[in-house]
Amino acid sequence: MIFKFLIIEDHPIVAEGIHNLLVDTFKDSDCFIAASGKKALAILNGHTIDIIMLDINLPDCNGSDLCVEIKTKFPLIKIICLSSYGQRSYVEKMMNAGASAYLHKNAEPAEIIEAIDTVFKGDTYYSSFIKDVMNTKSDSKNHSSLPLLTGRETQILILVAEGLTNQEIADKLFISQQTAISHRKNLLIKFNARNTAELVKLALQSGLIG
Amino acid sequence: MIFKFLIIEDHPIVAEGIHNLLVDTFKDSDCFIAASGKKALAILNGHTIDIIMLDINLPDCNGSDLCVEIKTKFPLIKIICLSSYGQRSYVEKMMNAGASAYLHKNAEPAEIIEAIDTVFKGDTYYSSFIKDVMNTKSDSKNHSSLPLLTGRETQILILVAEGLTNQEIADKLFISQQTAISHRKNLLIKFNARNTAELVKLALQSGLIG
DNA sequence: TTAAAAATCCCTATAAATAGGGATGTAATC
DNA sequence: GATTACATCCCTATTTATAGGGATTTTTAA
Repeated sequence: MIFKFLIIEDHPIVAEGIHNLLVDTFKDSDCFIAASGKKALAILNGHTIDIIMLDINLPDCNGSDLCVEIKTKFPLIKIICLSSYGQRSYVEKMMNAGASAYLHKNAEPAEIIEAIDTVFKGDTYYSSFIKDVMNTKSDSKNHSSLPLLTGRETQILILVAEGLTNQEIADKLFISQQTAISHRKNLLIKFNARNTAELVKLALQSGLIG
Repeated sequence: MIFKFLIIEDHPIVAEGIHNLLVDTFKDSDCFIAASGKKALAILNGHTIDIIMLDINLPDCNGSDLCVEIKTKFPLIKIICLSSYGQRSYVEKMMNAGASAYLHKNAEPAEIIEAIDTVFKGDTYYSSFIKDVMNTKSDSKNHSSLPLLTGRETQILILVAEGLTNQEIADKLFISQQTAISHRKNLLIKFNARNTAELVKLALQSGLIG
């Protein structure tokens, strides 16, 4: 099989590892490497790419946004996500953004090849590690099912994580302290958190805030 | 130059990338790969190794402890650390543990080769990214200089992030509530955080807790 | 062995968060 | 026109965290 690959990955060593694996396995394939989202888009505009290996943690952009952008402009390209993070929320976010596979970075080479074959056929693929994560029954404490926040709640959550008190949040948003307290109560309920500490942890771990 | 390398790295792709770089650059060198600290020690007991490329985030053990153990048993081996984390505290911990170089995982291949040449001569080496971090004046908010926590503090920080109150932490660790409060005060000071929310955020963002 | 560092404990107060209620206006959706 | 979601606001009371001190013992390292 001959493909045109694009590896979007800012770690040269990792890019090199994937590159070698791809050219060793799929002889005569082309394999481009981009260290940033910007460079990736430049390459995509100049070359016809079949499959993208996308590191979702890039320095210059957000993985899911880049994924959406690529799939909008080049809907035929298959995108395989590579990530150090295996949280369900990340996986869901990327798959919703149009990715065809999600691999954990500790995946074996054989899994990567299998993923490529699978997405080429039009199917989706998850590495075994990720499948384990996805199959874990959601209980309130494992961050697998994320609460849906309103705009205001997200706003307040960010300020809470920055260490602002209810009064400070109120002043900043020109609302009363009572309102800030109410939103915070709702956040605790939605996340099923015992207190602010757990709330911030869950919010960060789930990727709902940076 | 011919070396005997040992790559201690649990991500096959990364290990593969380093492996290729090493055997391409140092022809006829031997290059072993161990995916865990345990396997690494097994290889070290059976082979004479010159240089170790050590990923400090291993599944089965702590990077600095492994480093100390290796340097104790095999003092002649040069250890080059590879890490995704560039925080000053990590770097200092590893260098104190006997490492000869500290490279960030986004280091260019040329830097890795330079590091090998340098440690072979008996000198220490830091990748440019790390040098920037080390030269950055520590200001409390930029995470480049992370507080160095004691074991007990880390333990308490984890429990705080899980939403436990001082009393609950005290009960869990069989200490008085006052002690838990004291540790927490010190955590706030070390992180320069205004309150628990910011503390948890900074701790998670810096990777000091998961 | 001696000095630091870490872990332990205590005090007084104040500030802030949490728990449990409930209420109102507005905008969008059906 | 009714319903629903959202954002806003208020009350009382309790629990927890924080700020400012300080002190003792055990461990570790020089």
